[in-house]
Amino acid sequence: MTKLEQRRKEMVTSVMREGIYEAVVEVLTEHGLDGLTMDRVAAQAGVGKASLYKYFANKQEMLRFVHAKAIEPVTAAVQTHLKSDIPADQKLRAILRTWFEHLGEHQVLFNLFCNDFGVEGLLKSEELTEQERALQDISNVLEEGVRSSVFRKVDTARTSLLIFGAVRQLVEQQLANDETWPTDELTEHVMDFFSRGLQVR
Amino acid sequence: MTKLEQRRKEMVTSVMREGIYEAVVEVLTEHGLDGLTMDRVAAQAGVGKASLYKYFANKQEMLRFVHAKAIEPVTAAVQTHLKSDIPADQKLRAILRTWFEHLGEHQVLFNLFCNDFGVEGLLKSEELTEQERALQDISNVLEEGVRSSVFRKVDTARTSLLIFGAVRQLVEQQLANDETWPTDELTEHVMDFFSRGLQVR
Amino acid sequence: MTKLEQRRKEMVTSVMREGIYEAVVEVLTEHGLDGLTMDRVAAQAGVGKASLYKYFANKQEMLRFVHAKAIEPVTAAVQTHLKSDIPADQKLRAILRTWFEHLGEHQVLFNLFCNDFGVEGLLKSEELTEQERALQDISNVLEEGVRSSVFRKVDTARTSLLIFGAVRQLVEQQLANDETWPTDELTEHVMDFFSRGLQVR
Amino acid sequence: MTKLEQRRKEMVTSVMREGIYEAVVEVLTEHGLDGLTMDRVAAQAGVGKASLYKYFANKQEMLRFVHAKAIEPVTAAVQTHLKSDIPADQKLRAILRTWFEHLGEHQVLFNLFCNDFGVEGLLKSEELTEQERALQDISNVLEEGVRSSVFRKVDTARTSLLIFGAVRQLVEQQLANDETWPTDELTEHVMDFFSRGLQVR
DNA sequence: CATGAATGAGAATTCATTCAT
DNA sequence: AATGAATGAATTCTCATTCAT
Repeated sequence: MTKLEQRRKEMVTSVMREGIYEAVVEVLTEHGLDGLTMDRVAAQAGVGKASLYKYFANKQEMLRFVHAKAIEPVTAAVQTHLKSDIPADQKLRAILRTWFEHLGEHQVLFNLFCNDFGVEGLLKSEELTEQERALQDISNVLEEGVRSSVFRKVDTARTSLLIFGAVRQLVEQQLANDETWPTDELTEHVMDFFSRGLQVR
Repeated sequence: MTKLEQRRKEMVTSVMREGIYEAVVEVLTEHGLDGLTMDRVAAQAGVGKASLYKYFANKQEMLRFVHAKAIEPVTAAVQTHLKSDIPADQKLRAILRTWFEHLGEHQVLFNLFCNDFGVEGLLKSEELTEQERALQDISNVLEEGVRSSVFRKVDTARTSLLIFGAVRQLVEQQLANDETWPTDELTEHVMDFFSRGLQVR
Repeated sequence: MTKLEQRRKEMVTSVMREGIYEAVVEVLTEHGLDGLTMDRVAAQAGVGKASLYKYFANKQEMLRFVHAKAIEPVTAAVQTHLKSDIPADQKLRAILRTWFEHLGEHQVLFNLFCNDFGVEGLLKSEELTEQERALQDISNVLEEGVRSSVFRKVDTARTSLLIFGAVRQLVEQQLANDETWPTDELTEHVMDFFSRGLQVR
Repeated sequence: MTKLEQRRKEMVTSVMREGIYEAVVEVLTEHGLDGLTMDRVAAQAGVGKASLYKYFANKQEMLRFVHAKAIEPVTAAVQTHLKSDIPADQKLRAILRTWFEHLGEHQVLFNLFCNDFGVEGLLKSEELTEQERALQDISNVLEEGVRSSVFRKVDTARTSLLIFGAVRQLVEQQLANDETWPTDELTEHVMDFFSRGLQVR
């Protein structure tokens, strides 16, 4: 009984948090990060303002949850690719495609993902920023590629910055212009560019 | 007389606006974007708070001015390079170096430059974002390079996004970690990478 | 049956109210008067928050009950002494000792007892404050003492104020400094002072 | 000019703070410490709520000011008596009279004076509570009196507690009942009692 | 019947903007 | 013409009380 009740409670909590999550996304989309007030979130979620505080200790915790939830599927997919047994260049391609796929969907989430800038103080300083994690993922793939001679010898740290930055910019661009480019084509384009550079021939 | 008075007024206005500009930069540096209150700006500038409204219609206008002014020298330098009579790859190199030089100096200005995100609503949507201008500059150089066979045939629009994003990320990284990498080395490294890509050989 | 049920209900009510009483004391001790929220009381008592309202009309009523219950044993003991068949000075001594004994135990209860200030609006204005009852008790003893020539002729009303105030202060002092002075010594000291005053000789 | 302006500003500030002080007293009188909201103070003072924060950093600072201002004249008068060149018993009498005079005026201020309890966190912990200062003052007088054989040998620390507590109670009583007893008579009565105690003869 | 979820009413605090001097 | 004082409108967060299950 107690167990059942507890499970039910967890379910309810979970459902509420998801509802709030969606409300936050909605408000973020409509009013931007600065316009994200607890009042608006409550209104959007269709609950009293005080109720938000039943599910999150404070605004920051709420944002942390949203951030985590938004990022989760991307991170998971990327980790899967990382562990798979394919050549480094295929891994890189897979990761890029994952990003383009997921990030292209929600402008808001993308901003949360990349511009940890605007969300300064959002994350517990101990934990890795999503950006940092992403950078490390690429870095690892690059190193693997260099070791296996799939890539030439490059400064993996900096190169991962270059790649991440490029992807970020492409996604931002799409969102800014409200366009959606075909994921595959995008992936190939980027892979092609990073493979061959600008060099003639 | 009327003319003279008008000119004097313009001078005064101009001087005041510059003073305010510096105050804003100072406050931004010290307290961040969230800590940028009109009170602090006025105090830093050494003028009355109400006076700020003599020179700018409101906070947003003030920020627009600061943004424009911060970007100005970079834009100017880049324009010079663009018009100079050197091969496209040299132009690209020159532009990159300019960015690394200027953007590396002030974190604050950099953020204003790139993260129009955090300053959403800052810019009149009609006018070109600095980012857009920068992208167009690169795009032009790329086109020129393709035409003159200095670069292989690439999608110049997208490639300029790639390049811009990469540079942006590098600068952000430096700032986030409070490091400063040698401009020349950085430029060469990036140029090298963009030229040859990851391809073995 | 109806009678039985009613009696059972009364029992249950009584037990619950005592449980809540203890919870309140616990919360008061741990979080102070400002930290006394219905949530905490419910949690501490191990009942649902709404249940509190089954046993008390509202927070104020609950506090009234706590107050009364906290005072009860002191009052009872004092009444016993009052009725006993000993000289007035012995009675006074006995009352003082009772106070020192009981009040010294729980800071929280003491505050409820004396500082009706902080709990303004707590007590129905009609009913006698505990303080008033105490004052009257002393006053009675003093009168008795004066009548029986154990004490000199004094203004009993005012003198009881003096005595009560002194005791109160002594107890407060102990609590404020987290000290505990021996009850006996304390009693004797006060009795001594009030008996002989400051007069030399 | 600057000096003049500064002086004017100080005057204005001072006047405003006094106005706010009176508003606070008014609100305290009417609604008690719990009912003391910034809203009410602002309304009572006839200024906007935000203005309060121009004159006090926060509610606590405001209360500190009120406390200090309320206490100031009493403290000053007492210090004068302490330094004067009269026998200890006269000093004690003078101090008591001062208290009765000043404290009898405003219930609210009296509570601030004595019940530092309810105002926990109000005072910077470093500084002496008014109560502590008062206690020390009496203690000093008692010691002086004992040294000069004006008083018999008593435990000055505890005796000062007794005396202070007694006075406090008397004042509280008056206020609770909205009475005002003649200061002189009150003083004499208390002094008489403290001198001779309850002892017959 | 017991209860936890929900919330309205309010609390302190902040800040861009206006205006009287 | 310059300015500091004033403030309305928000913002985050809290809690006694109610009500549907």
